[in-house]
Amino acid sequence: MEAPIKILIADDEPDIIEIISFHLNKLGYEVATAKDGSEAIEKANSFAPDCIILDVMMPKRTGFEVCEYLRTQKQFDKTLIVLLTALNDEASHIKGLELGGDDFISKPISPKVLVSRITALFRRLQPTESDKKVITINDLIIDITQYKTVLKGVTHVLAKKEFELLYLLAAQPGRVFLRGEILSQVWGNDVIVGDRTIDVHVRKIRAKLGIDCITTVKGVGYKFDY
Amino acid sequence: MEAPIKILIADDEPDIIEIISFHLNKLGYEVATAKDGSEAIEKANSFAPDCIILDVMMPKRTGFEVCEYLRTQKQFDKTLIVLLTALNDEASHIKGLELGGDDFISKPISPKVLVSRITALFRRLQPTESDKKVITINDLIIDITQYKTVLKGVTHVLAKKEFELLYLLAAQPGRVFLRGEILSQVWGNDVIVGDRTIDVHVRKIRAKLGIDCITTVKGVGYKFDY
DNA sequence: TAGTTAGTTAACAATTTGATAATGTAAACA
DNA sequence: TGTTTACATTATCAAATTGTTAACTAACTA
Repeated sequence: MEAPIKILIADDEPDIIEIISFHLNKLGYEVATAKDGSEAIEKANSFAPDCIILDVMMPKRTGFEVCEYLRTQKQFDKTLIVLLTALNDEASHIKGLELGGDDFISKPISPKVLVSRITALFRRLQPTESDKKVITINDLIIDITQYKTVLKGVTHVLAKKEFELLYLLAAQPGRVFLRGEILSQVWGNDVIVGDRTIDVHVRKIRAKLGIDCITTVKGVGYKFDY
Repeated sequence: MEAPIKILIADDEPDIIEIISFHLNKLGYEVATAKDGSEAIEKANSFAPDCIILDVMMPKRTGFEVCEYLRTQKQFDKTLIVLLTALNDEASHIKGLELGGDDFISKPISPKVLVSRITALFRRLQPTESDKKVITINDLIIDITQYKTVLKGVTHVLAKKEFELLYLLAAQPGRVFLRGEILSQVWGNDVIVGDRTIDVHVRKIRAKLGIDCITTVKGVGYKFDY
């Protein structure tokens, strides 16, 4: 189990803090809070968050000032900074970009928007497997530029569909792909194939690689698990 | 002072265009924009950018269509193409790779991610300039200055197209070249040749050299493998 | 136990490539 | 100018591979 992602929220309105904290906590993030700009900087140093949500309008120091300061500090180089701005405040928007903000959320806060934006930010920051052309998992290498798979140093040649299926699943190990998802991603939406087609390809992959890296989730779909 | 690197951004959302333009401008890139696929192709021709950022979902023509088209044009041979996709759209990812995309960035855009990816792409592009004139792989020498190949000390004379095809593949051993790629690189964009043309040339190369240095990847293309 | 879902296997269909010969084409040459 | 020659392309068919289906079996679930 990895350490939870830490998020610092700085806003002078307790209601906002409470709403945001509640939702982020629910998602499993570790949350700290600050009620003004100065406290935000203190907490940023002591708490070492992965992401800082800053209200633009705060006492002591504005969100902009905090953002600008943090960006001068090496240790906050890779910290995500999200600014909370008033609706349609285009000037703040541009200023925030100049100061190094990563994203903006307009007030009033919609929990749904907030959560999806934060989640997206983190997922995007770790383009681990899904953005690479070569997937490496333990002693298995799946290289789409060469259309080949190497397991324990041995190359296994998969047919096109087999390869695409494996590549899809292995791009997000552990994630379950519904049969429908697999069909639309590998076969496309306008191709209609029978129920057993996916099974057969999965079987061929298992046979060729000689390992059981694809797990069946009955009634749901398949996932890569190795 | 060198000419600034030119980047074309095509997206139907003005906000996205603005954010990306802003950050790339700040880094000193020269930026042009297009609001749909058709305009993207127009601007690509008139602006001659070094890098094109394409939203996958655009009116008139999708990013895929634009990418596919550009890759058939010789003048966009070395143009970087970055596709903007919805989050976790693995199918688009694979499709984009097949169509010749160089990188992917998931929406919503994080300026930091964008900038670092673009920078990385250009950095990666630099050593490509060191185009070697002579390729040497084991006991096979492919010399484009003399249009000849020497295998185990024995010179084999290949015809022009044969040589160009071999040279293309051997320049990146292991990498699979799609038939479409081969056609546009060796034959050019405005030449239309039949389905069997590539095969026949491959066959002649294999026959003349007497070794099986070109591997068929069924349904995909060919790769040099020796 | 009945009903549903996945695995297995083999047969068949579809697709893709290989091989060969024939044709087209353009430069080189007499 | 006509002929030769080498190369590029196409046409055709054979061969191999790959993809899909069907029918049956095994496993799981209610």
